[in-house]
This record gives sequence, C-alpha cells and structure tokens, in this order.
Amino acid sequence: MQAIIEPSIPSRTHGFKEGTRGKVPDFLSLIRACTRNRDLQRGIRLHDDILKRGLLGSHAGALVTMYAKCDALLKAKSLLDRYDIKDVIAWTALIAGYVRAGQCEDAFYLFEHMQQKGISPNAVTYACILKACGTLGALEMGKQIHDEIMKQGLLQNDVVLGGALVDMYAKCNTLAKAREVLDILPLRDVISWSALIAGYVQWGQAEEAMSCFESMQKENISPNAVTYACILKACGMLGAIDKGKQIHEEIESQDLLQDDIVLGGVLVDMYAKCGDLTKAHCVLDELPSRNAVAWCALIAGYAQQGQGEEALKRFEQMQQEGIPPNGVTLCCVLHVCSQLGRIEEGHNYFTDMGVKYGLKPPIEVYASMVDLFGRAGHLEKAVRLIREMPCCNHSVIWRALLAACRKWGDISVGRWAFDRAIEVDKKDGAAYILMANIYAAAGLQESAKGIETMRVENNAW
DNA sequence: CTAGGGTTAG
Repeated sequence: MQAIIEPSIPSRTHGFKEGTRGKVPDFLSLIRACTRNRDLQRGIRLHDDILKRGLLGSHAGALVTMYAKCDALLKAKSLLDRYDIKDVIAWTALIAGYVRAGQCEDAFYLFEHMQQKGISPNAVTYACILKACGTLGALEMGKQIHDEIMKQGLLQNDVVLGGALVDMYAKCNTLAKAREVLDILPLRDVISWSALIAGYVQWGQAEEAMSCFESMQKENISPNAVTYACILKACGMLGAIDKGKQIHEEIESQDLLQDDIVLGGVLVDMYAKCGDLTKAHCVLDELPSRNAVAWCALIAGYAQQGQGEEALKRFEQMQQEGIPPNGVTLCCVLHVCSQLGRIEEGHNYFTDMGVKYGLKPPIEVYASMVDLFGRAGHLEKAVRLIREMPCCNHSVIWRALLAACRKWGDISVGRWAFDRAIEVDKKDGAAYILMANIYAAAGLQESAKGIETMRVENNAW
C-alpha cells in the first residue's frame, strides 16, 4: 500500500504550510513579510499569536528584526534582552535601527555586547557601525573597524561596505584618507563617489568636490540626483552660476526634478546663493512640488541680499500655498524680522506656529525668538519667554540672551544667563567670553578676570 | 530569503 504523500507548498509563496496537520502557519515567512513591508501592526498580531502558541523561543530573532525594521526599537530591545538570540541579523537590524534613530551610543553598546556573547559581526554590521562613527565623528573607532574589515578581506566583494568606509572618513573630516580609501577600493560606484563629494562640500572644500565630480565621470560613472545635489551646493558655495546652469540643464534633460523632492530645493538655493533671485524664483515656480525647504532657500536668498520685505512676502506666499513653516523656515523668518526691527510681526509668526499650525517650536526657534527680542533691547521679553519655555536646558538659549546682554550692557540679566549657561555646559567657552566682555565693557575688570579664570579652570574653549 | 553606504533650506 502506497503512502499518501502530501504536496509541499513553498512557504515563500503563501506563508502557510497548508498540507501539514493542524495548519501551522509558517511564522518565519510571515514575520519576514512584515519586515519587508514594514507592517508593524501585522507583525504585532503575529507576535501575539506566536506567544499564545508558545513558539516565541524559535521566532524571537525574526521578531527582533521585524520590530527593528519598523523602528519599534523598544520592543526589539526587550525581546533581545529576554531571549538568548544568536542571530547576527537580528542584532544588526537593531544596531541599524539605533543608527537610523540617531542613537549611535546605543548602537555601539549593542555592537560590543553582541561580541561579548560570541556573535561575530559581519559586513552589514560593520557598515552600520561605520555610519554611527561618521554621525558621531568617532574617527578612532572607525579606524579600528577599518582594520578589522581589512583583516577579514571584506571589501573584495562588497561595494556597500566600501562606500560606508569612504563616508565615515569623509564625515570625520579626514578627507585625504577618504580619498585614499576610495582610490584603492576594489569596487566603487556612484554612491562611494558621492559620499566623498558630499564630504568635501560638508567641510567647505567646494573646489575639491568639483574636481572629484570630474574624476568620477572620467571613470564612466554617471552622476545621479544625489551627486547633482552635492555639486549644486558646491556651485552655490563658489558662486559658480555657469557651472550650476550647466548642471541644471543636465538635470532637466534627465527629468530628475519630477521624482526628487530634494533636488528642487538645492537648485533654488544654488541660484539664490549665486545672487540670481529672479532665476531662483523662476525655478521655484516651475517645480512640480514646492516644499518648505525650497521656499526657505528663496527666503534666505532675499534676506541675504538685504531684501527683507521681499523675504517676508515670499513667506506669506508660501503659507497661502498651504505649506506650513517648519523650524528652519521660522528661524530664517525671525532673523529677517530682526534685521527689519519687526518685533511684533516676528512674535506673531512665532505664536502662529503653535496656534495656526499646531506645531511645537523646536529649541532653535525659541533661541531665534530670544535673539529677536534681545537684539531689539527687549531683554525682559526675552527673559519672560525663557521662563515660559517648556525646557530651557540648552546652550543656544543662554548664548542668545548673553549676546543681547552684551549688546545692551545688562550685567544682572547677563550674570543670570551666564550662571544658567554654565549649569547646562561647564565647558561652554562662548558663554565665558560673552560674560567677560559684559563685565569688561562695564569697567568691571576684576569680574572679567574672574570669569576668564573660571574658563581656564574648566578647560572651556 | 531577514540587516547595510551618499543628498536639501538657517
């Protein structure tokens, strides 16, 4: 008698092994599908189901990966802590999640912790950690990772890792090293080149960025939207409007403005920085979608040229188009108001952010507002604003107030601001210097010297 | 198959 062989259904197609007894779902495939689609809600239901069936032990790694990819880092971490997960992918996924969230120290901690547990990092793990190094400017750590990568020969067949390495050196302001690494990479592509170009732009070396752009093309690697964005920024820094126009034409001929929201803003910024506001405005008008960044580039351009009234008009126009201002836009507008001495108007824009748009002003906006009041000599208004702030535990706030106190020679408010500044950051060199200046300007040389002594004692610069 | 690299306005 022949046994009945049940048909096997590939798990990747449905996720259910329907032929097997009791229809046990293939949870691993289902979780992976949630990871792919970033479907957190479905992932949570699967977790629940798996828990009820007592299957968590064998699925914890996949769940950590899913939660991490969905940016549910606390859930991922608590599973990782509770189960003895040996899966390098799960650890790496959580490390990547922390790096995405800007929690690079947590990423480093996990990286150490996984190795203590005997789990070896692989190329993907190293790429994540390199990104964390770049974000924090942790050059020494980055070098150690580089050494390890070389020992293991991981660059031979991995273009991504090479790009991450170039980016790390570039972000740490070691551009010669970044260039050297790129030159000897076995594999390099438009992204590794763009990482280097972006680095030169970030650190103010626009000429070098231009020259890399040429070298890249000599290697027959074509620029993409990101490369163009970097190069346009370099053009703006150099005031190289002819080169900028040429890049603009290339972008148009490749129709890149249609599906890249970033490029439009950079283009407006390039023309604005080169002083051609008419052209900047023209480009903005023709963009398929105008966002706050593109508008802000134009507004800043007008402000830069001393055309504050025009800048404020554009700000109104932006809002009429239904685009809410964000923190950066508002800082820029408040700066314009400060230039024009339009205190009330600036304060109205500030309150609009909460009242009209329901947005919580970021700390930089509060600092701009303190600056606006302070420069105008309304120190008591600046102080009142600080007292009403949800949190004034930031150096920028106290520096703005101190700068105003220096301008108006207010020793008592100045001393108060200085004491708070030092509470926040004992090494806030700018605060010491501002306070010493305030005392010195008032003829209180002994007090000024006292502040200077404090600065040296606290090793502040 | 489940984890990884470059970009924008002050």
